[in-house]
Parts: sequence; structure tokens; C-alpha cells
Amino acid sequence: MIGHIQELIENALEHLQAKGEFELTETPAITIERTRNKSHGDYASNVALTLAKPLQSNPRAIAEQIIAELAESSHVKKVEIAGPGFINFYLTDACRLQVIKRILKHKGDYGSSQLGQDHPITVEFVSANPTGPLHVGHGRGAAFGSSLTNLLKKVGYQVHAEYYVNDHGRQMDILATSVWLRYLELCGEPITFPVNGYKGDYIIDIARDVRQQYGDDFRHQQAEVFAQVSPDEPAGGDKEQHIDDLVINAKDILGKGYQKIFKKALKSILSGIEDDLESFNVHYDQWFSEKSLHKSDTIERALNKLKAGDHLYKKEGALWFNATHFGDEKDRVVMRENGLKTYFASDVAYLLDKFERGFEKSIYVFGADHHGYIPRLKAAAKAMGFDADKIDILLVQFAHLFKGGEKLQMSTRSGQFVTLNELVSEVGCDAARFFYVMRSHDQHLDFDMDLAKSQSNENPVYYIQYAHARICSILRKLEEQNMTHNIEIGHVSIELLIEEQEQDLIKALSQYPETIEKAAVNYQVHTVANYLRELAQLFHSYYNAHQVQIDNENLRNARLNLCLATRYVLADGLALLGSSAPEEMRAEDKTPA
RNA sequence: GCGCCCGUAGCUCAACUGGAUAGAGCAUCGGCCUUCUAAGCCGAGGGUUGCAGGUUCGAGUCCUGCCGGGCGCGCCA
Repeated sequence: MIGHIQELIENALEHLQAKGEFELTETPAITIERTRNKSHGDYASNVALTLAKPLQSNPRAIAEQIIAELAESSHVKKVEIAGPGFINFYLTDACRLQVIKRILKHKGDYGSSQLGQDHPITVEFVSANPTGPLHVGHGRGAAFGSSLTNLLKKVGYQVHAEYYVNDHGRQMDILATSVWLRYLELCGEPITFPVNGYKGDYIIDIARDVRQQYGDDFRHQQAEVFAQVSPDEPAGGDKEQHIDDLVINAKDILGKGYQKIFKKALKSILSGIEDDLESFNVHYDQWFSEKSLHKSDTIERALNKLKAGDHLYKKEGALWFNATHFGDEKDRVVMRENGLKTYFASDVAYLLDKFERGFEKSIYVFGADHHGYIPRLKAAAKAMGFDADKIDILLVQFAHLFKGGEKLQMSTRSGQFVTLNELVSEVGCDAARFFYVMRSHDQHLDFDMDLAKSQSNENPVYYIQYAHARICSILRKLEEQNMTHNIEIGHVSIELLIEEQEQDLIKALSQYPETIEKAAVNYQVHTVANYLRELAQLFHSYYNAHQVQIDNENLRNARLNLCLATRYVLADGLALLGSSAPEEMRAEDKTPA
């Protein structure tokens, strides 16, 4: 429709130019917008305002000239000048009403578009280190990334969702060593657990599994384990050095056994993460292993690419990337003095890999604490000769959990945190997914667990789901009233929908596709949540004002069509956000499981 | 100190990327269940958009400077 109005205006401008009434050196960009206010019609254009300057004329006068030249359109009922010079378009009723037919025809596909033209893009999100279970801090990235993926698919992109698994490097060694030390404790060795080890109970669980499978195979004397190890922090030493020494000993003493523990720990934690995300309704196309970058030659090739452009140099034994040359605030080490490649080197290789796979766009979803990564990743892209605009890095701000009015404090290392799984089992997947994305991702979020759990009108998720369930209930109970729903009768009677609430609802339904497109293109998932709440609100108002199950067959079927259309959109929107659309919400369900 | 993000009703947040009278939900107050689910609806009050300038037909939105909050600034991941 926007395109249609645009065309009308463009043609009018051409005529005016041809007549010599307008002297324009270039054709202006014509923007058509939905009006915010009903009294301003359905669509509005500010073209007269933007032309005021180049034409040296009064915007209202320009608007009048344009309107005089507008061609007749079967979709447009009325055109008006308003305010400082806006041109307001009023659509015909037939035009407004046809959206219902369209929705009933396309069902869940209504709102889909070919905007993305099947271009391949990748969205990477969560990518938490597999050193422990996901906690609520990861939840927002998961919910946002997953919903964004759904949205981009909906508008026609070929989206590849990826989780980058850091299955390589120091943190993983610390993890494996932590498991081994817990294992030794289970064997009865007197171990003083390192300050920097992973302390969560899940480590002990893994250690127990290791012991169950391998018995005492990996048992060694406490003295041997701690031989030559520098003191830990409580003993006046350096905690980093202490844990690194322990890792060295672990590898040394265990030999091949070390890999067995390592793999067991990784597998256990990773499958836990996969399960948690699965039950959070988050799905990936690929779990991308960092280790695979090392096994293949990708890291070498990435570094060679930087080297070929003369962007690497040696300093103090380390190999540096001159990121400052590409706008970063400092240069970055890619290979340490000890010969080990840094995490950043892997990042560059992963980036190279993404470019080589030909993605039109690579979207990263990072926690806000990683914002320092933006310049260095873009720098790496540029240095390797790629278009840095093809990577979009989105920052998701922190979510603060509130329970009983108190803010929950948590620290990762100590192992004291609320896991994502705990959150989901407490408030439910639907509420958790919705709450995480109902605010703009670049805003801090207060996550009120009591509210998310509450089955009341305060809870926006239930509010929307209830609207859906109410529609299902109407449709379900038709039979009890000896009534039927005939879609065709509804279609031909559609002009009977003249109530204000019906008009408002229809208008909102017609806005779904553009809402989805805007949300997808601008990466603004929360606007979908807002839209759904508005749509639900309009339906609830309608429901309270007018009866659907009525004897008048024509009007009843028209209203049923409207209800059904609303149902499809609510269900589809909720699905995009990762929440379900229950057909029933009974009071009996109120008691929490 | 430098860099990035954010400041909108008492609280939590919107505002279609510069448009018309800044909107919702909670909370507060007043109404609506012999009618399709009251997990609902209808109504009322509540604002110098942190402050001060600037850009233009027009600013919550863009630019500058302050004030306040969050995060980041390792040969860590």
C-alpha cells in the first residue's frame, strides 16, 4: 500500500514538473508513513514539507498542487492536507477489510516477506564458554538472538544460527584440571582446591562420572600433583601462576588420561548447555568448534592474510596486529611470547571463515561487557580486505534479576548464580523468553521473577496468550451454541464489520507485516512484543464490547473471520518470540507446578 | 583519565530512525460478571523528555558542553 501511494505521488510530481510548475533538479525521496492518529487518516506523506525549501514555497500550497495532480485510485477514499502541510490518505473500506481475507489465506505465512531475497546471513549468539552451565546472564542473549533469527527468517533471509564453542585454550585446561582435582578428592586425596579453579557443584558431578567410568585410573598422590607448584593466593602466591602450574602437572602426570578427562568435561557441560537451550526453545544450525579452527589451517591462513597486508609486527617476543591503524584504540596480540595463539587470533580466524562461507551479513550478539570487541573485529575484517560493514555487532545490555523486590547478586567464579535452567523451570519458558526481549536490547532490563511467574493481568505474556486462548474458546464453543463458522460467508459479509473496535483491530492486523520487517531490519525484537500487547489489548476491548456468537449469520461469520485472523497473527508473533500460544488458559492451571 | 552505551509519568519502559496533541503497563482512584474465560473491560489523575546551548519548516530523536548511572580499557577467556 505504501508503494502504491508512493507511486501516486511520484506521478503527480512528474506531471507538475512537466507542466513547469515545479522546478526540481533531483527527484526527492518520498516517505509515506502510517499515521499515529486515526484522525490523520491511514497514511501520511511529508513530501510537501521537504519540498518547501527547494521550491521556495509554502508547504501547504505545494501540498495542494500535488493533491490536484493525484490520479484516482480505487484504494484511496479521501486525501487531505493537514497541519503544516502533511498529505493524509484515507483508504477505502474495501481496501482496509481485505487484510482479513489475506490472513485467512496465508495463515502463519502472513507477515512473511521476500525482503531478504534468500541472502545468507549468520547470527552468532550466546557462545558462552563451556566451562559451566548457562546462567541467567546468558538468557537475554539467547532469547534475543533466537528471536532475531526467527524474524530474519520470516522476512526472507537464509539465516544460519551459530554458537561458537570455545573448546580450546587455558580456560578449558583449568576446567579439566578442576575436574581432576575434584576427582582426586573423591578418591580420598587431601586436596586444597585452587582459588581460581571452577568451584561449582557441577564439577563434582562430572568428577563422579569420571570416577565411575575410570575408577582409580587417574589417582595420584597429593604430593605428586602439587610438586613444583607455586603457592596459591591464600598462601601468599599468585593464583594465576598456581593454577597454570597445576594444569602443567595434570597434563604431565596424566598423559593421554588428561584428554579423556578433558573430553568428558567438555562433552558433559556442552550437552548440558545444549539441553538448556533446547528447553528454552533456542535452536542452532551449527555449533562451531574453536578447536576446528586450529585443526584446519584457518588460523594460519588468517594470520598470513594479516601478514600479507603487512599488518603484523613483532614486539617483546610477541606477535601483534596493528589494530590501531584500523581505528582500534590499541594494537592486539595474536601470538604470545610463549608461542600460544591468543583467543583473538581464533576470533580473526572465525571471522575469516564466516567471510569465506559467503555470508552477506555476519551478526554477532554480544553481552554489553564485550563492547570493546567491536573495533578490533572490524579492524580485523578491514585488515584482511573485507567489508567491515558486513559485520553487525549487537550489544545486549545486562538483565538484573529481581525476586521478592530484592536484586539478586551473583558471581560467576564462585559458582553462585541462578542458572538459566532454574529460571526456566521457575517462571516457565514462555514468560522467560518474553520478558528477556520485551525491552530494547540496548536498554538495561529489570527482570521481575515474581511478575513473570504471576498469573495475573500484570503479566504481559499471559495477557497476550489469554487473548489467543479466548479466540480459541469462542471457536471451540460454537458447536455448543449450535452455530457454525463459514469462512466464505464471513468474507462476503466482511463489510458488516463497522464497529470502532473492529476497525481498530483490522488496522492493527494490517500493520503486522511492516512491524515484522522493521523489527527484523533494525534488529529491534522488542517492537514485536509491544505490537503483540497492543493487538491483544485491541482484541480484549473488542471482546468485551461485542458478542461474536450471535444469531445473525452474516455478521457472526464476519466476526469469526476477524477473530480467526487475529488468532493467526497472535500465534505467529508469539512463536517468533519463542513463546507458545496455548488454546486454553483455565483457572485450574493457576496453581504453579 | 580515555572509550562505548544509557538518562522520557511515582516505578518499569514505548515512541515506526527528524514529524502532527510524547504513549503503554504497573501503582493510585472510580465503575463493569444471570451474556463467547474477570488471567478481561471502561474511565480519571499524573510530563520543562537530566541541564544548557546549537542545527531547521519541525528535535525525546542529530551536533557541542556539562550533570548522573552502567560497562570496558591484560601477551585473560
